[in-house]
Amino acid sequence: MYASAMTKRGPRGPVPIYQTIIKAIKDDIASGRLKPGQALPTEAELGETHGASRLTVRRALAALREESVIYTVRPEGSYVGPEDAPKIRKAWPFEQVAASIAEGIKKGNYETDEVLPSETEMMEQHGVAKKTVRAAVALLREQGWVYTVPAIGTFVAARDKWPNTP
Amino acid sequence: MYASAMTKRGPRGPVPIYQTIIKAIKDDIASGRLKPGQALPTEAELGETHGASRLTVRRALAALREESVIYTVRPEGSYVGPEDAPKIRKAWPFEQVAASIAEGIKKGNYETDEVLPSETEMMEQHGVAKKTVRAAVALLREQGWVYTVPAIGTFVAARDKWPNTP
DNA sequence: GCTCATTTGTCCGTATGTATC
DNA sequence: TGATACATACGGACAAATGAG
Repeated sequence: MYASAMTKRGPRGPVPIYQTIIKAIKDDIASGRLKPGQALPTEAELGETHGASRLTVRRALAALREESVIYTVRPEGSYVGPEDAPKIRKAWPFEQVAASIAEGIKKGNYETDEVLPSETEMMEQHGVAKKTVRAAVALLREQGWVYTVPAIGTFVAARDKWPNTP
Repeated sequence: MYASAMTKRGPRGPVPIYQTIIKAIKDDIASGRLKPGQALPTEAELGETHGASRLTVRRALAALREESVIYTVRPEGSYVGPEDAPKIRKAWPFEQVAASIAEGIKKGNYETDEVLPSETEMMEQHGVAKKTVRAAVALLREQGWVYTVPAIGTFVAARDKWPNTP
């Protein structure tokens, strides 16, 4: 037994910690616990689970990036590659609101070219700020669910404009 | 024969690497490639250019610090001494934006008490984030280039308030 | 428009273990 | 044995980007 066993700084074993982290993540991908497009835990979380500092985690992630196993979007986090896989992550509030509205459109709660509820109504309905509602509507417009006539309002788009949702 | 024969560790020649680095930096200063107040390359960069580890670079820098040839500001980097020399270093983005705006004021692009462009315009003009623009304006305010009327806007200060720029 | 929170990016300072000469 | 050198690892500080309120 050595004193160094108490407050060691260097490698804690025969295998460097950052290589252990690399292997752990690769294993998670191989076993399917992490799927392409899925978000990795944050660097801080990975550090906690492996008992390592953020620098050590970053070293592991840098190596995985180098190998194109993962990719990183600032400030969202890192995802399992390849980049074109649909992202699996905790949605932002504005994305949840958008999804909820899109769901309503798909279910037929609105007719084509029907005007959407007012911002105030949507704020109350979803319990979010006006800014969030606007971000959600902007996303729906991008995706083709709705169209906006300036100074008039936002309307449900025709069915053939909707995105394919498999 | 040992595998270690490939990746030798010890001194690579008659002169220790850290002394080579010390000499290289002193030569750069003597020849004028490095001027007082100027920022040295980062420790990692020096390590790459000299083919040495960061620790070896740090040993060289520590010796130079001991001799007061350089001084170090954490986390900015090391500068050629003495400390009271004006810093010549890679400016942060917000400092570059501030310098650019101050240049415009000095050149006479704005009249005294004229309002500055909006944050949005400045963001586009300099290709930076809103926060960066704000930091730049805050710096200009500190230096006396501009003054801000809350809820109204930021204006160019009178000439006698400007800092002396030698 | 302003402020806060979260997350990644990039530095410096320091300590330990190990290998070579 | 001691000087030199490298890899590993922890911690702290600050910048940048973006969503949310």
